[in-house]
Amino acid sequence: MYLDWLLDKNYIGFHISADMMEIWYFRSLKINQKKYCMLTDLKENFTNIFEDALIEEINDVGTLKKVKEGEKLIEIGDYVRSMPLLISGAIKILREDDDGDELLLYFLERGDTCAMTLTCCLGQTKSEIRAIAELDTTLIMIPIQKMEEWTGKYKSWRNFVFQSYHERLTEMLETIDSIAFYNMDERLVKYLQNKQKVTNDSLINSTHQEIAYELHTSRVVVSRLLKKLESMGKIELYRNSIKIVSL
Amino acid sequence: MYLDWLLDKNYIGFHISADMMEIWYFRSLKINQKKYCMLTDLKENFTNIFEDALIEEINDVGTLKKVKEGEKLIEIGDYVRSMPLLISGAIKILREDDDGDELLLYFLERGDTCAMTLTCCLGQTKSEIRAIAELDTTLIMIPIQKMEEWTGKYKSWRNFVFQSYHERLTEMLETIDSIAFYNMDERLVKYLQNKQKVTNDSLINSTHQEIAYELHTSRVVVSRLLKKLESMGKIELYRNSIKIVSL
DNA sequence: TTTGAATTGTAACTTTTGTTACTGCCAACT
DNA sequence: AGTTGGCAGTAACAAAAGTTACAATTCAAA
Repeated sequence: MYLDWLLDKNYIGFHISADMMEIWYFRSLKINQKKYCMLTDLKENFTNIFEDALIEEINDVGTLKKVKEGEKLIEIGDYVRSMPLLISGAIKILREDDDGDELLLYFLERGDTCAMTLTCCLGQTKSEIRAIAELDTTLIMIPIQKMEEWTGKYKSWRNFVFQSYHERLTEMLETIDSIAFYNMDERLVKYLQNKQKVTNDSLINSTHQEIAYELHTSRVVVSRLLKKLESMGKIELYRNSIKIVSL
Repeated sequence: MYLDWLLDKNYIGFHISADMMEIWYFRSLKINQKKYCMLTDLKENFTNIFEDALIEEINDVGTLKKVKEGEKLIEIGDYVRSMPLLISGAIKILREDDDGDELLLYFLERGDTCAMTLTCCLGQTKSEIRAIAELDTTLIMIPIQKMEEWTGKYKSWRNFVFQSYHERLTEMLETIDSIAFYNMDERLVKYLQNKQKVTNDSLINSTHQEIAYELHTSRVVVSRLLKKLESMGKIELYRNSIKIVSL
């Protein structure tokens, strides 16, 4: 900024000091790096999904956001003003009951977007869910005005949005299946498998209490069932972590 | 058709018999009546939702469909080729488990459409759910090709589709809340309240077995809990029906 | 080193839900 | 009238899940 202003005003011309050159160099590098990053990220994750013109637009108006594992992205009751495109990492979506206890609904992964956010943006309603980073996560945030615009303009955007809705509805159905049709032992196994898949790690770093929260049950129940799985040789139990052997 | 052909070929001119006049009269009446029906239905239910041009288009390409209570509209695994707009009545959406037992997900009512159908149409995937008419129901069926077209063309259509998705996601969340956070007695009360609202009748014509199916539990459990509700003076039990007193 | 908090294991018990079995009742049909 | 099948009531029991309580272990902070 300051450098632009200096150049603009011709306060500096070719009489640039070594220091200045270095600043300048680093600045342009940073800009190029940023542009470069976002575009490649976009192309890597969304080519074949978005047409090039749309990728350009996203690159122009989208802002990069990095969140650390455990960081909260959306709280229940929040008004959401921008829509996330997931570049890397994972986000868990949670529902809360009257007592403040939670239930894990599903994970969002690379290439996904939050369908609940979509509807919240459009309908101007409060969020019904909580979103927390499951891993260190990189997102591109898109202002909601663009959403409206692109929905009319780009067929690929419409397809993406509809596809997202479909995937989310499907995942909600799977969640309902789990809760309604399966016992806690089976739900726990599904949970562990899911966690392994999302983190891409057969060592799960969670306490029994944390698992109990996400499955909306009690710690004692989880400990009990995990012990049973261990005695069957399917997992190994450690303090603060669980090693999946074969599920 | 035949009359048109006759007129077209000039086989008949002004020399129309009284019989013919009557046929003609009734025919035009029927056409007008049909046009009248669909358009008013559309205007009654979807004005303020769809712009006039869209309502005209729906009127042109949509076909009226009437289904009787209990009739199956969609079976799990079906490919769905057209999208329903609900004019009157109600449709229940069910999920099935591995044993073939069911779970009621939610009801569709006047002005609703089936979000699952939307995604099935677009994604060319099989239906994940079963749809059965809860009441005698009137629908307008829209061919899926139009869906694509209208999504690009009409903003009101897009909003409607997004709105539908939002409502369905919200209802799925409520279903999840019920199953995950509440006991069977509370779920039963919610079920009865819901049924009363949808049918607009405080007399519910269901057997305990039917209720058990939709709540994915056993008949004995339902009988037990209903008896408890009766002893609390909240309902009255009859053969094949339940009278809601105050829930 | 001590303290204390967090984590896990386990027993004992309660509540909720599911299952089996048997009964009586009603309505339709022969 | 007698038979039959579907529906509802209830008891007795089993299984699943939730609760309470307490002990043992680990780990980091004081």
